[in-house]
Amino acid sequence: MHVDLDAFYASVAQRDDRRLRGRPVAVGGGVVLAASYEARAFGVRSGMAVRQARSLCPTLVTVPTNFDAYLQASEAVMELCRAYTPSVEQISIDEAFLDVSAAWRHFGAAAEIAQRLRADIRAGTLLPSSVGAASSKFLAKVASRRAKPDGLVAIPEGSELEFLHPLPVDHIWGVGPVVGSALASYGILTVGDLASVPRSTLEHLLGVGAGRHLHALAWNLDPRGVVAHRRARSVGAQSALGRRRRTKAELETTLLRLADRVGRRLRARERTGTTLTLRVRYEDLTVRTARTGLGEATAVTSVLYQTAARLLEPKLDPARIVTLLGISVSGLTHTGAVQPELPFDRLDGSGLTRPGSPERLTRALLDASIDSVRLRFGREALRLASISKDGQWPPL
DNA sequence: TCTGGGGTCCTAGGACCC
DNA sequence: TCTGGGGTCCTAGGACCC
Repeated sequence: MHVDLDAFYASVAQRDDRRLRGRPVAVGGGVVLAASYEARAFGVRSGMAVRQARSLCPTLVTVPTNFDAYLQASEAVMELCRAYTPSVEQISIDEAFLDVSAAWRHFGAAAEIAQRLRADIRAGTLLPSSVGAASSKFLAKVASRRAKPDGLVAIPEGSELEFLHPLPVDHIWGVGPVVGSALASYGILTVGDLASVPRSTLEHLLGVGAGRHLHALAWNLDPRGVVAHRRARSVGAQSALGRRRRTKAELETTLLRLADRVGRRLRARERTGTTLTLRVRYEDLTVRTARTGLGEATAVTSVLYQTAARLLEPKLDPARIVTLLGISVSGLTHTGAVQPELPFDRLDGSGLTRPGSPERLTRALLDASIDSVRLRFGREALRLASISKDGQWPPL
């Protein structure tokens, strides 16, 4: 089964504020992250600029994100799923695959389980969900999309292709604008069209990997099983910068903030990474990436920052305005022994950060064997500093 | 229509090794 | 000195998903 929450962020907003119910709602600032079905009726879609969404739907209500609420709802839903099977593979904040092939003895056929689960989710979180049930992951995902909103589609065994082949090709996971229009240019519009093209031809048109993959899916050949505990393969953070020209120092400040976020998340998961990727987007939306090894697997903020800063220099085209900066760490390994690092904000409340006592702060840090700290002045300016053995601060 | 932040997977070329 | 055939790893870019 594929379980998918409907218009997730928008549904949470409507749940938590009854004045929003029945009204067109968009969650997000500059960009629509989620649109309620009332808003979708006006053509509002996620990914759309809020300004454009407003022009389509003048009565649109926009609300800011509330990630804590989403996370809480998500965890509650996943827990409800696990009541039916331990084999729950969460693939995003609002979706999961469930292998219920062993659960029917207790709970009945997939369609019955799906209906019960939807009712559980509604009762437990007050959120609408849709469920697709089928003989493969791929088809279950297609079915849940068909079930939206607030519905259930179960594909009986044996009738898979009957369901699948009339659908437009872009219903296949992995067929986006580029591949979709490439296929359209060959007259391949439906999944059935795709299925009728010989595999070798498809491999020729799209490349061996993609051709083989799509051909298999068109025939509902998807042997992937549900993997309950999938490990993340990378951890990243990025920040949009708007259209203003930034100085190099401003960009480096942003990099440090990103490195801090990524490092902290890595350490929280007790993981380290071996490769760092820097991503720079320019005004014309072209993206440049630079990648480099980190030497040894690390989760240390200062190492991530310095590596990213080194990559930034040659990637920087002074003639163009940078509109986004991002870093991500891959090659993740799970190590119990992640080098500890004390996030500065954890010092809040410890008395160490009281103004006017730099000596005491230094002493306390050295006593705690902390020899390197980050300092934040106001909101943005972050600096890395190492304290020398004799307790001297470098000039800041 | 030009917009966020988080991801996954694939491909191609080059360096390098035996 | 030039050239085969096999492979791995690294980096850059891109499509796609929510």
